[in-house]
Amino acid sequence: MNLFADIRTLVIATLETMMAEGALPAGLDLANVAVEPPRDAAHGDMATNAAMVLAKPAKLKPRDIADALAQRLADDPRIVAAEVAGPGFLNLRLADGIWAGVIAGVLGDPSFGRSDMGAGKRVLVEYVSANPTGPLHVGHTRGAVFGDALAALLDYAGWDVTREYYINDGGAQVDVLARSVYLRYLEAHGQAVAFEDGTYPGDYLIEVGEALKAKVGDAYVGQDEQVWLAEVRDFATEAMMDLIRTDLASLGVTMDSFYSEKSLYGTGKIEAAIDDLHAKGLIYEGVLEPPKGKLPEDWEPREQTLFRSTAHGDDVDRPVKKSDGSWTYFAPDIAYHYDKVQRGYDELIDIFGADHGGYVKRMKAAVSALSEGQVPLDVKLCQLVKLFKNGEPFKMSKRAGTFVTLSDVVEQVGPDVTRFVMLTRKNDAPLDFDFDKAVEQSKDNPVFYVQYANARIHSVLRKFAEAGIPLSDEPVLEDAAEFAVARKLAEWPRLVEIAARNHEPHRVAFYLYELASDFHALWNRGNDTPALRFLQDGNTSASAGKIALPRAVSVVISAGLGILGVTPVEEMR
RNA sequence: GCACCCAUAGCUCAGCUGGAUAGAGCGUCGCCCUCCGAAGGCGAAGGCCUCAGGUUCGAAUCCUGAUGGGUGCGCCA
Repeated sequence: MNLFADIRTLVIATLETMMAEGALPAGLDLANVAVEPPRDAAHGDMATNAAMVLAKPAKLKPRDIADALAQRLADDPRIVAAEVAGPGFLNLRLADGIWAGVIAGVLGDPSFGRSDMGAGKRVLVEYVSANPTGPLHVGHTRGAVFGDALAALLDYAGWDVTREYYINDGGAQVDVLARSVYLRYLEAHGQAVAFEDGTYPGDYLIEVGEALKAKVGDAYVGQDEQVWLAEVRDFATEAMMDLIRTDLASLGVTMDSFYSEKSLYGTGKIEAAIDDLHAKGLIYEGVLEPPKGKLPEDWEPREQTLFRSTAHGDDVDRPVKKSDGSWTYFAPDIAYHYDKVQRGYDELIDIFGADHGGYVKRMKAAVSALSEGQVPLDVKLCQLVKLFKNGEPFKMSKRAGTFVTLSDVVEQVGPDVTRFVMLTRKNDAPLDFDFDKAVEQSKDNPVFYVQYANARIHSVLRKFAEAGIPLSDEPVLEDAAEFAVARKLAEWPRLVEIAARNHEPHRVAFYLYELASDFHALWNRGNDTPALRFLQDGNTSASAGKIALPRAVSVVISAGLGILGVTPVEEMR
């Protein structure tokens, strides 16, 4: 049930009738006809731009179309007024009964708000994908929350979603990890060790070194790197992935699959992907132009194997092999995305940190080439998170081993608050995360404000239960504040589709705040006007009519928080 | 030098595949409340949507250019 879609259907059908009857020229494209909430509630409940969109192709004046359309729409029982306004807007006012119907619809249909716009298309959302070299930090946390919420949103809107984590376990950084663990291993054997540049000094590796000792004893002590490197690398990577899985679980993030970069090496998968590009004439040997401006100090022209990414929208061609003939990091990424395409996904979404922005075009070029333009790739970049506590900014530095981790954040404010706050900005805007404000119980804190609305509703419901008042799905609406809430509820299915289409889960968080705000306003009216309270002392039937609206609010808040991965609370503590 | 992202109220930010008089919170100012339906309420002021062009019936939104900020730019991932 989507009221806006219903009314749009009515408008479209009416326009088609007008075309059939000759009131409008036949064959007009109605795709751009929209039915939206008006910016100003005084304009009515809904507005359509039909007359303005059609004026030019129909070669008629907007107001003439609007007048004719208004007359016909007014025949529909749902519409009590249709007024032409401004340059040709048609403002529609709906019958009061419509809004009661919305409430009844929410209560009667647990899937209210779900959409089939995804039409079951298979989409792969890749997120987090942090190097398996240490615990997740706040930056990863934002990516994890964003990706998880986006995945849930797309699921809610009718896509078949797979959540995947790409393990960068094939590059040089896992060798560094192995050497760092080896140092901790020696340390566990009582040796004094020094962590030089290019190793990870973080404490989290101490127990990994001890675990390694427990496993292999002193077998690697004093041994050459070639003896132990491969084994220690596997051991350490596994330990780090356990750590990362634990971190993700503490946030409530569960992946459907983990995809190993290493599995691409020595299995012919990289070769197969590059061969595919080669067959398309997109691989060649060549020398890249040096970047303009600031030149790398050791720049010298070298012949490399290049991917002609410029044929698919990139700015320069990109190397897939280093000058020594080994693969660049780009090659396994191509192979990984080739694999995604071959697994049959209809759409791909990658979620990166903003520092990977320069990587987007070549990745899109690769997917475009590999799928012959059939599979869209959307790359969402998550901007930096700045942490604050007591007004003091927190710094993070992975190299120094003093970064603020995901578990630091989750332990302090909990997974629900972490997740909600991470979604109170759109992904491409930087986010300030203030520990103190995040847990503050006041209306200035959006997390609290939304949760509190739900808690208030459940508080009343508990009183209903105590008083033995039966619930009814038939609401009685009378006050403007009640209609405002009902209108906001009616927007929910539309909001879901807008958010899903744009891959912007933050819109859900903002919507929930607005819904909570309208609800609190109604609640406050109950302070001055007891007749607007949900629980009407001694009047069971009136109470039953009043409680339907807040129950519907709770349904939508719970659904919305569910998409964000936040647990709706039933009481504040 | 080039690419990408960003620029909206004093501050932090929303703003719908282009729509009407651009919104919210904080802060400021005014009024009310001190009743556990508690963790305040109501209202007001506050804007050249960075700037200049363009497309359009209509632009914060799309295009071009400029300015300011962020990120990145072969042999790190």
